[in-house]
Amino acid sequence: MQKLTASFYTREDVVQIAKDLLGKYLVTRFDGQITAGKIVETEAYRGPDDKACHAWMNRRTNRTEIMFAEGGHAYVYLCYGIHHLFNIVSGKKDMAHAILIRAVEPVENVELMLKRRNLTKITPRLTAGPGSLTQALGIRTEHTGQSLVADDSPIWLEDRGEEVLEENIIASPRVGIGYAEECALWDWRFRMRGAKWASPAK
DNA sequence: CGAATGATCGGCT
DNA sequence: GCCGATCATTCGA
Repeated sequence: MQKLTASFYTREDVVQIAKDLLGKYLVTRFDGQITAGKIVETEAYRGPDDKACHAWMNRRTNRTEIMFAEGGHAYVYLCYGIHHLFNIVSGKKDMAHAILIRAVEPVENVELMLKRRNLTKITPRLTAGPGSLTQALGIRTEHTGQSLVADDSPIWLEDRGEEVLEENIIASPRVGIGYAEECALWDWRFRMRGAKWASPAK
């Protein structure tokens, strides 16, 4: 078990990082309670030339400011008023790249995840979908800007030695970003082949 | 200051 | 499968 360090996040190729994140573990510790899930679906957003990215054309506001930080920070965005979407800021300082975590597989402390989601049975709804997994893991907008690499950080990622082969990665177009025109066609959404916990394929 | 806009989910049919 | 909820952030007046 190895916590991912800054050098993992600060690489230039955000698409490659998005692929590398598959099979890694997302872990949170709030109030001494640990919950963890295996990442099975990600989506890449590349700041300068991606219309779907909030920081497209280096549009810099208070909200997107965190995306310009060095890789290894959390960017939590509230969507549709209800859903907390967890992104990992990547790239070097002033490179507004980010990766959206779309789905995880529940691994540790499933009981607490169920409680947080107000569910009694384990269903794919527990952690499939970007808004669901953040609720299950207890991530909220107030965690935006959190470091994922600091020693005392409540949110971090682990490599547990599971290698994901290129042939087991499925690339597909991103969804929900029709306004981004031609950029919506880029195959920057990645999921693990056969992952039951990924949100359903379109 | 007010209106428009989403990187979605879950319940109901 | 479809439809409605719901609110921070942004931008224009």
